[in-house]
Amino acid sequence: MRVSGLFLSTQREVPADAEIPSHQLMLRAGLIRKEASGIYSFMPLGFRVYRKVENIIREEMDKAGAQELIMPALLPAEAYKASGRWDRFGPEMFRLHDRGGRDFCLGPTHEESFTEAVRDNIRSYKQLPVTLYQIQHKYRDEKRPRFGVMRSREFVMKDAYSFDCDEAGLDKSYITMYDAYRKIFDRMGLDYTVVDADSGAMGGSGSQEFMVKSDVGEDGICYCSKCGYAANEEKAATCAPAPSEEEMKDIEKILTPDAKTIEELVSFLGTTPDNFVKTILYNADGEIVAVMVRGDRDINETKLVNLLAANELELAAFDDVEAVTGAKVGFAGPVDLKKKIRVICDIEVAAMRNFIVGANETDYHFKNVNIGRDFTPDTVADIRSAVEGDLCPKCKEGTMSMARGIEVGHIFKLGTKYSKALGCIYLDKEGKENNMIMGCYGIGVSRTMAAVIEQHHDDDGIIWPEGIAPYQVIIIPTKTNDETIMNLAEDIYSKMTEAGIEVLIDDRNERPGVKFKDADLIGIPMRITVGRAAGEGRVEVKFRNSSDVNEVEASEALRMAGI
RNA sequence: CGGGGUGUGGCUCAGGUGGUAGAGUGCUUGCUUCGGGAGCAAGAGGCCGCGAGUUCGAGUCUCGCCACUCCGACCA
Repeated sequence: MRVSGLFLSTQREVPADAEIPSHQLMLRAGLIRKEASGIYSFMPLGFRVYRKVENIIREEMDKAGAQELIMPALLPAEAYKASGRWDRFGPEMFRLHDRGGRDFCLGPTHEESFTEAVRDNIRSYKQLPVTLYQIQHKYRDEKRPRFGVMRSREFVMKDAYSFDCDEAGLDKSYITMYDAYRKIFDRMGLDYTVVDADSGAMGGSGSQEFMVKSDVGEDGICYCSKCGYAANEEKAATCAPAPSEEEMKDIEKILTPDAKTIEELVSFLGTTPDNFVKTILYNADGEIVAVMVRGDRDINETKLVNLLAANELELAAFDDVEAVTGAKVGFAGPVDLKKKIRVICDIEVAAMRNFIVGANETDYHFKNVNIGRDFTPDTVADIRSAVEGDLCPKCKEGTMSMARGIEVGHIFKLGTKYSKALGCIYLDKEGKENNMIMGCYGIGVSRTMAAVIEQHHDDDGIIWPEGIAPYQVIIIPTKTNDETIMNLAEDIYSKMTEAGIEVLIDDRNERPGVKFKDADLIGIPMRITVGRAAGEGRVEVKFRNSSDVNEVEASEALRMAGI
């Protein structure tokens, strides 16, 4: 392709509404174009990268035995109503009507469609297992689209679904997908971590996320460098510490006027936050529960939702807090609650002695409170968020570190949630009906592109890994009015084109500096400059990921490009 | 959903106290240049987000709306 004819416009200035490097560079390099918040077009150069990513995924999925098909993006409501997700999705789903007033949506994910397709076409255990996938646009009306294609409302996703006879079959399908995912992300040159993820209200026996390490990632990762355990921070377990050996002291009510927060109490009492236990009241599907964690800890709401099996969880309203405790907000505690409610206590608190809690009386706290003597929790469980420095819950030796990550893939053991809801059954050897056991596996295609750029760029622009670069080589003749230069450049160009190499020739009548800047910005891996030494048949070769420049014979440059 | 910010040529932005718009960059043309975004000169390009209102007169003031964006909350 000749750059003079390429539909591309690069920008020198950083676009005002882009915050992170990948978003800025995708706009500056002319890969994408914003149509509306969270909605982007892919321009020719960007679309080439997009297709490379797609093809790597396609190749590895096919090798893993998955079969590609394509579902409509415009979907009738029936299956979503049957699975319960028509309501559960809420405003995040784009909804519309046809002229007859029937409900439709733009598919936010396709469990229902795949389950129905398999239900209607497979009857026997002999036809299982099967894994199907598609690469297709998804629609989610995100509350807050962000960072260009990183979190957008229309995005491209590869979604796969496996159907097995039993759990053992699911495990096998799951591992096959896990292995395929590793190959996919390896081929794209990504530095990533596989973490345990929350399986959420969907239940199921397991879920893992593929996280690309990046400071701009929206997810937190906890990992142990000793044993390799890694988990999403919302999932990461914490250890129960050894019980305190301290002698129990007598409980004491203390006046703490206006000290509603831990900070205020700490400065008032001149002690440290880890001597406190805070009691937070939640409303879980209408039930008020008390949740206790150490004063310097945060409650992990994901763990709490799972523990309570709640559909909706939110902080209790102030009125509810006052009704339950008989005191103003800020003085809640587990001792002598006015209204008996469930008390859930973190495992760390269960090991403490002589701690400070609210007294359920405005302006008062209790000190030297002890479990068993002063109150008894209904449940003791791991409900706090893990933090940097925690003991590893797996090896119990290493300490946990924290990092940020971009979730580019998610694999999930679904079990029978959808097969039950939609009647996806098969007949086993005995002729008995069983629900199929499902798994689902997603990769964000457009998000992966952005993640690659986050990990592969410098001040001058993108540094595409070879496997997904839009073109492998760019030839830069420094002067377009110099016959010697142009003849040699054109000669290399035609040889490479014939050899099937994806090559650009920057034949624009621009100064060399402009061409170098653009080549760096769009990130072409190999650059061949044809200039001063063209008379001797020599050219300069430079790779985008290195600062070395080598002058070589033109034939050598061809060889280096793989001819 | 709560709180903040911003809407002015393609892009980045400037436009005290009201008087119908500027710069840089990009684009076109010419000349001089030509190895890391050249210089000079001449051009083209703007319902100043939309709608009301105040005013003789609104990019500027008032009200409403919309869009974009940031922080938080939320998120299979």
